[in-house]
Amino acid sequence: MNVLATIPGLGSTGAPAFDVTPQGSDYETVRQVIEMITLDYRDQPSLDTIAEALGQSPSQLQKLFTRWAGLSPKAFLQAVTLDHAKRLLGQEALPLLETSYELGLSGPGRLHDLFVTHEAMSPGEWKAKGGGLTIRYGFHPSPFGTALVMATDRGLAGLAFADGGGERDAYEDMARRWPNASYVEDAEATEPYMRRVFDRSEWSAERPLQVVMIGTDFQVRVWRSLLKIPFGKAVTYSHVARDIGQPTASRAVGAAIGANPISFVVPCHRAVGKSGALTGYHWGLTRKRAILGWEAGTA
DNA sequence: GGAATCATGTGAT
DNA sequence: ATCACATGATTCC
Repeated sequence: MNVLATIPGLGSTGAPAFDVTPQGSDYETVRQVIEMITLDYRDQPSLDTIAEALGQSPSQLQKLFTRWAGLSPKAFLQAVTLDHAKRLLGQEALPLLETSYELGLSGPGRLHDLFVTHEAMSPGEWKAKGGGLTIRYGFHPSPFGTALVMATDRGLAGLAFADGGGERDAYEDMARRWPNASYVEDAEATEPYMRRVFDRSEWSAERPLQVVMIGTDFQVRVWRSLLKIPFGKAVTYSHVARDIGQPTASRAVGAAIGANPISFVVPCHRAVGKSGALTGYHWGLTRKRAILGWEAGTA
């Protein structure tokens, strides 16, 4: 598996091969703040304490965080708390799931927030493990750290995250899923996806995002169900299990959600445990909190 | 409130 | 076959 040696832009020189926008570089700070206020929330670290630990002035940090999240650090913490997650689950989420289900999902799906037309691989194509597929990829700054975007000519196929220096790991993680595909670095081809995915003003029903889901039948069913969860809301793993008609498969659903290759677009971060606890996230629980909190502040 | 324990469906080896 | 899980419910402290 020495394919990695041939990949430009993944060198270990440390210099990122992309422009870092102000928004992109903010995330590293935000991530540390979130980590501190949630890791031991018992201690209830004050803004001053956090600012000191990060070597920044409290007011500057406050401003940066609020600009990023739309929420003060304190309000953010509240939004990512157990109680709030439970409230998200409570009333609206389930009915919405059911009504969406009635709309049917054959053909171009009219879905919530980010409008997506999705296409699943045939079983044959899945067995080929990406064989015959050309996947273009590129790294781009995003509000949640460096994003790795992968696309075929049929649409967006993968979206992964990497924190400082983790680009190579993110690439390996993704490439392992479709080992027989051929990979071409082409940030120019992936950049348009990037712009549309993270800019809500670009989300429109007339111009849905083209997405191709490469997975088993079961996984695709689970991922489709996730697409129906509205922005800023959350459901439990057992909700999803019920939605796909296998009410006892909540654990299997968890596994399938964990395998979702198109994070953020397929909102796997909106699935939480029945208790309201954020049970897990492939790209780190802190990022799940960040995305959920960001949605709470942006909704 | 936990900690321990069980039933459980999928996917990888 | 067997195992690891981003689960959930139950049953003990």
